[in-house]
Amino acid sequence: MTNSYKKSNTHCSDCSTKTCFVQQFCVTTWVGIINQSRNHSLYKKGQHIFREGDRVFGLYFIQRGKVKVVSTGLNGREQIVRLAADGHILGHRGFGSETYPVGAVAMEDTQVCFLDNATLEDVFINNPKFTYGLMMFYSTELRKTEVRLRCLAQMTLREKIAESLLTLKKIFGVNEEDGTLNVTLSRQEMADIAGTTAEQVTRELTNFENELLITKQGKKIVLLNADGLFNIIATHNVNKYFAV
Amino acid sequence: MTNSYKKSNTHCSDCSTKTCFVQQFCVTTWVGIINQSRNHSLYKKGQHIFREGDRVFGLYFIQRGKVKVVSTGLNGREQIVRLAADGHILGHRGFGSETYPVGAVAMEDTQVCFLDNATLEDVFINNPKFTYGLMMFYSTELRKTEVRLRCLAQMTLREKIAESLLTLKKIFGVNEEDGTLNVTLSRQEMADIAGTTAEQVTRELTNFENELLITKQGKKIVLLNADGLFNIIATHNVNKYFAV
DNA sequence: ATTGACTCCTGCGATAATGCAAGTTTCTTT
DNA sequence: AAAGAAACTTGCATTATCGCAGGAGTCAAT
Repeated sequence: MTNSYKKSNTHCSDCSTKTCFVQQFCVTTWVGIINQSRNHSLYKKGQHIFREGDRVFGLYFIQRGKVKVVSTGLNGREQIVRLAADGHILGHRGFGSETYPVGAVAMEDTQVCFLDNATLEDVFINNPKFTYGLMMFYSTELRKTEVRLRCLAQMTLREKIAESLLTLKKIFGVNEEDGTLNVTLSRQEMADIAGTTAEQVTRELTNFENELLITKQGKKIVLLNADGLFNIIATHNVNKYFAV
Repeated sequence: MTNSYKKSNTHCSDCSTKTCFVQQFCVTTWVGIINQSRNHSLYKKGQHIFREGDRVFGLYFIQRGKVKVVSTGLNGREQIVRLAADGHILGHRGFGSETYPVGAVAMEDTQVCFLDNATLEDVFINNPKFTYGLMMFYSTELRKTEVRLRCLAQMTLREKIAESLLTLKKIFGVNEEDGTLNVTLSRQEMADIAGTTAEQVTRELTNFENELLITKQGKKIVLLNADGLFNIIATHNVNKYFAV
């Protein structure tokens, strides 16, 4: 937990993460101010960025990396409620309240920027577009979460796992050359997304492989036929969610 | 769909719904402006306020009533993704996008106020606290939806139905005198909340009745022992969600 | 009061999903 | 390269949930 916070070499205005809210929604002078105030930090794979129950001191911005947002339930069983990549925001859930209701864990080495509450207050006041952008972000996340809620409630196991694979493709993308998913996760993590058990994930991935929908290359997964996977869930009215 | 929009007799500043965002977050002069711009309208029980796929023209504020927000899936099966009462906001999901990804249906006769996009733009610019308040609203909704997501993914049938009953109590409250839930819904609607079938709801409510946790008075449900219901789901770390 | 429509209740067989356990592969460390 | 640990796979028995179908109760209109 003794994480070495430090200034990044890069100035916010030179940051390569163009989807960062700071660059997108803040006026020029404020990009400079924020650059001064922010803390930059690196989290190793598997490391917690924050835990459920931690006090909320501000907002995290993912500069580069992959993060899972988890909610822990019965007997420590985890549910992944969101996946986040470059430019996404973390920690907003607890924002304004006292403690985080969810935890965030780096799925690979991840660089994040942190803005404390005091700075944020100033940013909100002086950059209305930032507040507006954040509101839109929440609205979109809410919409997506509601669709996922229905998926988990109504889909069969097979459908949930197909849906998870497509979600992973959408968020992290696939390698242009060989079609492998740009993310590596354990069977248990896939189960934590789909809301099932690791054994079931194995079974269904084997089925998908036999149906030539995917290939398993060790831990890497290749989506051979994304349209075929989508057909599995097409009757569930998830089109809007995936059509972007 | 030919709903008779009309001005309400009440001025916004005299409105009894004190939790309305307009009264809470807008400066005095703007309460007047909004009062001029808004449309007021009544929806009968069962009537759609908007449907999935409708164009988004603005935001709805519930003045008085009860509304279910539904997402329709396989074979028209519905999932209730949110329940809303007095002072709550509707239609925000699609806000900024083109069409509503969910529908909203009045569960009883419901009065709503409507603000169109053009007016909202002005409100956002001139009432930063309104934008901020809306952002917080989304943030809170998102948090709640995430917890519900985990509940639907991890809980047993019995637990989901106990959770649904407690959610209903929290949102709509209970009659002080006899403890009946301040809302009447069909078995199917309860199933649409819990993510199961009407038969299972019946079975489990019968179990709860035998265990003296509830009583069924026709369509009305009396929560005899809310603590007992909570015990059923206590191991799922939902405390924060219900402790308000 | 009688009818009809609707919702609710309940038993039962079919199906889906789970958990365990043993075997296999893969990865890591030395 | 070998050993050990961890993750993955697979079969099987158990359990949970579903869906149908028939009966019972409720409500409203005549």
